[in-house]
Amino acid sequence: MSRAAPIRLLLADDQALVRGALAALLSLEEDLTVVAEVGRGDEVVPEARRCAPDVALLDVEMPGMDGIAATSALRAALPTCRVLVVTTFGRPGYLRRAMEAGASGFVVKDTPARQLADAVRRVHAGLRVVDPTLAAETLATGVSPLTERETEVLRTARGGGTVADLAGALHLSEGTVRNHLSAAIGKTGARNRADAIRVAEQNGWLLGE
Amino acid sequence: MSRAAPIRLLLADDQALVRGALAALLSLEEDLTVVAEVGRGDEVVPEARRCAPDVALLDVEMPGMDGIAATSALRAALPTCRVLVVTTFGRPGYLRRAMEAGASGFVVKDTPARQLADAVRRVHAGLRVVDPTLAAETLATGVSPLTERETEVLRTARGGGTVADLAGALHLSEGTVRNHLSAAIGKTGARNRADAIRVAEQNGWLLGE
DNA sequence: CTCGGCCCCTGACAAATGTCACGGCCGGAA
DNA sequence: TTCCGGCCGTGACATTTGTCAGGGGCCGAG
Repeated sequence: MSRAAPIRLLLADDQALVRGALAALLSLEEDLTVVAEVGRGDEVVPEARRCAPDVALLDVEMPGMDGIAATSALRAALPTCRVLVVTTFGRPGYLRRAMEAGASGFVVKDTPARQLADAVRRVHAGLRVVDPTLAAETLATGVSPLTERETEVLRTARGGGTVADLAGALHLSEGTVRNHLSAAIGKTGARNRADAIRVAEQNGWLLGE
Repeated sequence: MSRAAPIRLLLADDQALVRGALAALLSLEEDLTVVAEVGRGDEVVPEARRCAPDVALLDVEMPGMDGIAATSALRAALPTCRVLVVTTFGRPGYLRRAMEAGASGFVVKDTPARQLADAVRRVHAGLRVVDPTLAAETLATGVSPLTERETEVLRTARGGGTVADLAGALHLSEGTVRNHLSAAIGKTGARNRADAIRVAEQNGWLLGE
């Protein structure tokens, strides 16, 4: 059985050190081989085209393009390549978006190291791998209650400007910005703008640049 | 030369996956051996007492006790054990505080994986290891301009409560809280409370629980 | 078509936030 | 000693935020 061709892996993580460490960890397994490493989301597809990996391990937080978008792009470009999302934050929205984008598995960096190789094998075998705790939380949290505009305003408000700044940046009236913010605050159950941003961020509702 | 006793390492990082991956990476080196792994800052000293490592790799962001405090505690308990701080964020204040606490090296997780083993060896040999770019930035940023009370207020304000909440939690008058916040906003060059918190956090001025 | 939801805008009001000038306290310099 | 400067604390004041009640336009479902 160890005669079978090894599973070819692509690693994407913006932190070079953990990327290399993951490569070392996975290379210990006889049936796995790391054929490519990238540090940016927008390098995933080009590199995958060159190396034809069987499974891609993608981080969510990456410069250039986030891991969810990279998942979509990769699934479109190389449908036979499975995606396993490996991320720091177990945000409910991340899991949902990842699965919708076509990921086969979702693992947080809190999980024991020994389980990673198994997760890769399962994904390669066509199974789905999901942390059950996180899955439950995702179901409980539900999809984002925020409307498109509201998320956009909230996303822009992250930078920490005044209402006038936001209005200028978004080409809206100040009153409108206030309204959107107020709606977002209400929907998130927050009491502040800052609070609302935190809640939305924790739930993964502010993705997409 | 490979006959010499290997360097004994302790790893502390709250993310089990990267902890295990780092262990795998470092174990590839003949002259290094990982003798202990912990996931919380307050487990560092007890575990180090048991295993007597030569070098400890500590993350800054950890539950229980942050890596800086763990550095102090470890240096006090086992003066012969060197500390190499390995962290996600290259915040200027982190580096300063780490060195003041007695760390021998400071590495961000962006650095190439191959350099880590060398950093460990240098630290073990009694040398200091510091990212030169980050060192320059640290010098430029200088120490925190915030007064003790101001940092305390800002730290409490992170939770995202109203002024009254802060006043209650800190046993201060509302006006006083506002004043400290205003001063902090001025000193950080921010325009908002939220902005000030971000700036202070990015510079590592809000450490210590 | 009509209804409902979302989006955009307006204006006014209450509440929270940020600014300021002030006084007390303490430690070091003159 | 007195003076000065930094830090802390306080209250009054202007500004910014958040809320609410509107109104109009657009689009898709029923």
